[in-house]
Amino acid sequence: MNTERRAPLDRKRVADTALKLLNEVGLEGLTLRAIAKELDVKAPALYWHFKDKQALLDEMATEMYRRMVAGTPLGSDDGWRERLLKSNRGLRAALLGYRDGARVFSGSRFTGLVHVEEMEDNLRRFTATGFTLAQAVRAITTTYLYTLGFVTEEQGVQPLPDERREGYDIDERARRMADFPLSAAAGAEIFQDYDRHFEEGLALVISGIEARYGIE
Amino acid sequence: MNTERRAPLDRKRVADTALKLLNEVGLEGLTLRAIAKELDVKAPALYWHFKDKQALLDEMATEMYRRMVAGTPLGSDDGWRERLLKSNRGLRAALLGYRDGARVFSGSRFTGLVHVEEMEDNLRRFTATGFTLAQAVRAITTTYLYTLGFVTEEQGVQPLPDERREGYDIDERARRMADFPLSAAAGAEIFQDYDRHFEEGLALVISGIEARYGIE
DNA sequence: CAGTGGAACTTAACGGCGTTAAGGAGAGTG
DNA sequence: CACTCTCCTTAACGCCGTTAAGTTCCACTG
Repeated sequence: MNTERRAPLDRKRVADTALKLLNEVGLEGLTLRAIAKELDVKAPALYWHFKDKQALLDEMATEMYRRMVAGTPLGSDDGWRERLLKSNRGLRAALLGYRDGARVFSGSRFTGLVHVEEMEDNLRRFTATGFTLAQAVRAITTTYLYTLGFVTEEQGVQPLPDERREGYDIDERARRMADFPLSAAAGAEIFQDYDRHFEEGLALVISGIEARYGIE
Repeated sequence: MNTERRAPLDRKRVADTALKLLNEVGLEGLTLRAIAKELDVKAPALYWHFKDKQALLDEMATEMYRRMVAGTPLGSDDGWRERLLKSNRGLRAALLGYRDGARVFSGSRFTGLVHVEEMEDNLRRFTATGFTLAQAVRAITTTYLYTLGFVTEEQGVQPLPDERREGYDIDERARRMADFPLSAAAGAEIFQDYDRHFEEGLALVISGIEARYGIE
């Protein structure tokens, strides 16, 4: 008989497993019982490591953030524009890596201070370039909020990059809007080509920062 | 004894009641049983009017949109700037009118074509001013997504304009970040004065539209 | 080397959730 | 009066997050 004892869980292993499962079942299917089963454990065991489900979701969001940072190398001689571009592209890519990623992310709070290091670095660089602290914060959070809003909507239509939710057929939509020609034509500009549209919107925001704060 | 028969429900009355209840109990407390009780009915009765809970949430989002339009008069001689300002301020105000308003809104889809009329009008005006259709769509949705992201975060910290969620004490936060002076100082720029910060971010995006699309 | 204590679980159960199936009351119609 | 359709109730199902209590195993103490 098998008397090997499984190594005890820890927060990281639980969060990792939950993130893997998230992609298979989505946020609504991500139950404690399902996570526990994946870890070969019963659901209440999770309460040893997390005070409740939200704490686990927080840990998942934090882990997503860590992976994002690891996956988006920032050149140390990048200007503020490149930094905003890279970090927001990185954020979007990270969120798109998980089904309902944006919703999990924006519904949670980081555990600890992981995110502060990068923030401090960004703020230092921005203020050194001529931004006031308030301007730097505004520039960074405005792009961040745009990205979060964008991916939230994107994942509402397209839960994962290769599967589309039903009810968003563009031709059928255009037919229903026959009396509104511009709106009908706009469908392709809204529900397709998310990569291109994200870039364009991000460019808009960055243009605005440049224009309004007059940083070269 | 009271033999008066209550007038039968309809979708609108259910959605209205649910919206009222939403402000008292929040999205997580908004159960079908609670809504039904408010309507003096049992929960399964709601299934006569809605195929499932999501359909009810969709109707609520649609009603929120209707009230937003009604509460946001748009001057017919406003330029594109004023239009973007007014409609995004109106959207934020509408979302802030309900606890978890942004989450309900972005998690749902409109029933019918209510929103298309305003969209068509906007697109007509924007293209008449010199925007291409693609530019008009990009300008409108980028500001829209910014606003949605902003209010989502805002309501995460401040569920209703007069009550703050715990764990966001600014001084305590600054203390934890003693080793990161800029991030610590940024706290006030992030978790306070949402009105002002929203305006500033919106101005950034609008500046970007002007700069990048060169519309006067 | 027995004894103690804590860490890391399991078992059992609770109340509440969205949802479905079946049925019933009341109005309108032939 | 019988029939049908609308709108609702009663009862129940399976699943959810969570809690209480008990169990197992290991490390450490005296």
